[in-house]
Amino acid sequence: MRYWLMKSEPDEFSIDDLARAPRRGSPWFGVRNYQARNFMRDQMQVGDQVLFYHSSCAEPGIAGLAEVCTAAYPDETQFDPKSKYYDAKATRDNPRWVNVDVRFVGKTRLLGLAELRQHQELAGMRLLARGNRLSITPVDPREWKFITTKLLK
DNA sequence: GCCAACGTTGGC
DNA sequence: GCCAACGTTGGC
Repeated sequence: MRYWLMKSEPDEFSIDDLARAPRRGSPWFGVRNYQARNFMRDQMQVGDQVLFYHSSCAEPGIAGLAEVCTAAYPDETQFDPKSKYYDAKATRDNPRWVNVDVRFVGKTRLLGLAELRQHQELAGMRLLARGNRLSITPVDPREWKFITTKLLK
């Protein structure tokens, strides 16, 4: 089992939106970066645990916990000309983008970026690396444990 | 709105 | 395959 951090703009899809979504989960659609796609396609498994991160907002930070509940499958929005995630080069026979489904586990207090940066234990987090923009990043099990048991308890 | 950092595109 | 130009991300 692996651990991940997944970014979402709360104006688009927040932890509260996930909490209101069906228990079977919601598709994490719209990823259009190959590295992030490959994480979903090649490494994510049902049961993987997720830190749900709010980005591009007034208070960026970890806002809740979620769980991967499907394997990766083609992202429907790539086929929809009306979607902002439409990709003209993707076809049903040869899809380019995938998503997994993610299910709500719980809300947490807002654990902000500045606070995350204060902890030596988290200095290696991909999220905190200079210039990082990846919307999906792996989380080390020790980092997961530190965050969930020490910072969020 | 600014801008650093990074990813993608496309001409050559 | 190089690399300049352009686009996007995302914190501030």
